[in-house]
Amino acid sequence: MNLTREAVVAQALGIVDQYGLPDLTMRRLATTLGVQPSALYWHFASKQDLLGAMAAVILADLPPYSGDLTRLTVWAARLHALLRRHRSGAELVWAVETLRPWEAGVGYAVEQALVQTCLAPALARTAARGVLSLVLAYAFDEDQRQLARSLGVSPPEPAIDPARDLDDAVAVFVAGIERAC
Amino acid sequence: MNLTREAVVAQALGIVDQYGLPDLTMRRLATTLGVQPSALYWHFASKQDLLGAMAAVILADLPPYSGDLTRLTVWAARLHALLRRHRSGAELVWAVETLRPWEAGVGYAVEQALVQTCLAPALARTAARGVLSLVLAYAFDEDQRQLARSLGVSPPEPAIDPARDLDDAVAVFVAGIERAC
DNA sequence: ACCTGAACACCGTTCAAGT
DNA sequence: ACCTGAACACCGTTCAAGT
Repeated sequence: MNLTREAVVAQALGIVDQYGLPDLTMRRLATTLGVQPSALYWHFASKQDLLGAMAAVILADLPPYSGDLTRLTVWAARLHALLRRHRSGAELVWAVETLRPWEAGVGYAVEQALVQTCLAPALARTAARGVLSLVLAYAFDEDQRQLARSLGVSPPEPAIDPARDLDDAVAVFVAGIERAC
Repeated sequence: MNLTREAVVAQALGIVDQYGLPDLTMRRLATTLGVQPSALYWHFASKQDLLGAMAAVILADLPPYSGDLTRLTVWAARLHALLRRHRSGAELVWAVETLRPWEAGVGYAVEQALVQTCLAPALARTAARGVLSLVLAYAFDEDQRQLARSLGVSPPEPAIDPARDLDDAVAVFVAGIERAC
């Protein structure tokens, strides 16, 4: 007893990793914690609040962006790896980013750093938004495929390495930025 | 009476456009059609089946891809416009694309056309997947923001043109492909 | 402060039965 | 063939009441 926010979030991430985000319900979460569903609402204002806390945990290990354009591809790979550490990581983080103003999100620091180097402000924003979108999209796509697979409705998969696919796409995108640099 | 699949899909898209995808429930849909919820299950095997049919309608006006690399940006803009014609268009289409093998999806035709021109097969796939991801990500992001706005939990928005943002990102990406061409 | 118990207003889906 | 009626097994959330 004496639930803490951290313990609840950890348990919620465990359920998501095992069964997927659609199976994360307040009632099920409460049951696995040995508590009534309403008990969760003392610690979290709503399910959205809980999902937000989960997203924050996922992003906790993201190092602050620093460096020039060449560091962009490793930053993208790092974020992608963080999102993929938990199932539906992209969906959780994406939802929270939408609720935040751009200046408080993960992409803004990238934009700022790129302005510091060689990029015009408009291009820096396009670069930051574009790379962030690619990372989120690839991670989200993989999450959806994994969910479909676990439900047995998956299409025949080409045996590929998703992280490599993203790297290729980001490399192309960064090359496009260099051309305009 | 005498419901048809087309009429149900049209009504469902109407509800989504007015109230958003989270408010599209089988029960609510049935009520607006003057019918019992169970009646829908004679025409659709499941809610997923209905959502798939909605996605097909959204994609119905997408012209087949043709031409070289320079046509890629207009194709992306066209797809983006189609997705944005209905609320949650990106989410609906994305889900259906995940269930389909890549060869049956919208991106495969793009890949094939690009191979026909100047691109190496691996680069053509990266290009097609990358541009499709950018379009889906930008449209999905806008949908989520619109939903947050309608729920009154939106962050302060920078007054920008989303379609222009996507065009910029796609232009950068295409420039990156040209460099490797 | 922290949780229980019970309720409210919902969901998707199934299936026998009607017409 | 097409739909109703009724049920099953769930949801998120609220709130008085307990400790």
